[in-house]
Amino acid sequence: MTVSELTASAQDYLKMIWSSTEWAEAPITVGAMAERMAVKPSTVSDGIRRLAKQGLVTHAPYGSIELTPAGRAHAVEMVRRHRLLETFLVQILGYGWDEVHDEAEILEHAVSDTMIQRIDEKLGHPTRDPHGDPIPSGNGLPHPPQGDPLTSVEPERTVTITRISDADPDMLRYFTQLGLGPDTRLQVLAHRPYADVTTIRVGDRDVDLGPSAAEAIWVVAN
Amino acid sequence: MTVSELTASAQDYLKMIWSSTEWAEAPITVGAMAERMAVKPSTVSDGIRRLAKQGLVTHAPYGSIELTPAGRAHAVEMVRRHRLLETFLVQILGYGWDEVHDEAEILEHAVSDTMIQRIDEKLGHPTRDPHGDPIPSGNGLPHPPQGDPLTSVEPERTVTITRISDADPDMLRYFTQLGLGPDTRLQVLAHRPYADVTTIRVGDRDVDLGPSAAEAIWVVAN
DNA sequence: CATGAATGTTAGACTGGCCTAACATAAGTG
DNA sequence: CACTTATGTTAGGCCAGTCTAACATTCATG
Repeated sequence: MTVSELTASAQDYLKMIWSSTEWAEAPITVGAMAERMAVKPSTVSDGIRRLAKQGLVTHAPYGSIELTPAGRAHAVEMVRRHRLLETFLVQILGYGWDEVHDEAEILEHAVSDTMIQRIDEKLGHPTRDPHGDPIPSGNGLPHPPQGDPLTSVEPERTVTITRISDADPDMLRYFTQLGLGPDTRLQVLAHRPYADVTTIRVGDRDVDLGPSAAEAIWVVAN
Repeated sequence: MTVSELTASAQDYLKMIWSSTEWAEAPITVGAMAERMAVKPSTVSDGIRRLAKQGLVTHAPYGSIELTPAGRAHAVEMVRRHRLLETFLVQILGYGWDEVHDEAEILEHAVSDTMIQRIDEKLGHPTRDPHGDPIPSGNGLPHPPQGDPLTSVEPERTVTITRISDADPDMLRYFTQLGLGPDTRLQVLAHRPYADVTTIRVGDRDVDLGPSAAEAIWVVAN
């Protein structure tokens, strides 16, 4: 079975389950999935049951949700589609990095394997999308995320941004104003715990970031 | 209401009803629609009823099917999407003209108005798709089909191809072999009625075309 | 460790889109 | 012009996906 034969919602569930393990540790819950997909928990519960019946996830009632190897392969393919499409929209159609997420979210269910392949070729087999996220390779090879949230970096360290979550377009526009993007270097000045603020220096400017912003930025030491 | 808010099948029905009037005269029947969409007539009957309820078509039981102005606007927008996408796939992603129909048929339901606009700009506001079909303009201006089927041209006439139906990819590949495409000039040598064959001269080659091929090619005198 | 709060599941209803089978109407022909 | 055949519609069923409301389980805290 190829990923194109799944329903759009099945593709969404699988992608979300997989994505939840890419940057976080804790397994995803029904409630969290429902919130992210803007549906009720009962809907997710139902959907998971259907996926389990197809052998794409394992799930006992009230138990944890895990991808089977088949489910994981489909999930990775969807992530590949999403990130290639985002890259394509930016590089070929001139979209801003803040505009591509929602468009890709729809297109990923509609494009053929052929089209994904041609996009990949046209772009020269890119390895990262406009937000810095790694693009899984076509042959399903393991896929190396790297970096840690900005919130976990010790003060005084200078780091390079590896990825920025694409979930919030407004936040991305704010980051653009600040000159923050993948591969931007910055210095962490301080974490102020009770203010929940992380202060960074980027270029010659000092900026305070709240928790949602600081958690959206992942960095590596350099 | 924008066309994106309709269901995919509603978009398909409207596009098909409109398309049936573009090159033919007779109004489309439920049976013909069912066959072209590969569903049962009862399904089409149902679908038409839903469209009528939304005010997009007028239809009394056993009566003819007509688009309302709103329905027509949506239909034309879908045709525009389809043809822009086909052009895009050929020009930007290197598809062959025989490969684009099915892909566009899916994508047309998924792309946003924004994406269509950017594609249109990227392509320089093209007026014809890879098969020669006119691309309706974004403001819904009337849309001038032109030409007549090759089968209706008098022998000895020299004509120019304006469009070739994109319905059959195999046929398109055959036409490519023959060097036939939009803007190709050819001479009609004869119609042989009981053989149902039209003989044409293209370049320095004489070719016999059966009825399905000859009806797929539309031409103007030059 | 018991109980209440949080979380997850099931039941039942609805929609769109499809089907088959039965029925209704229209069209064409002897 | 009546009757057969072709065409179209309705009825009833199914599936996926959603909802609300009721119920079940787990967890955390007093």
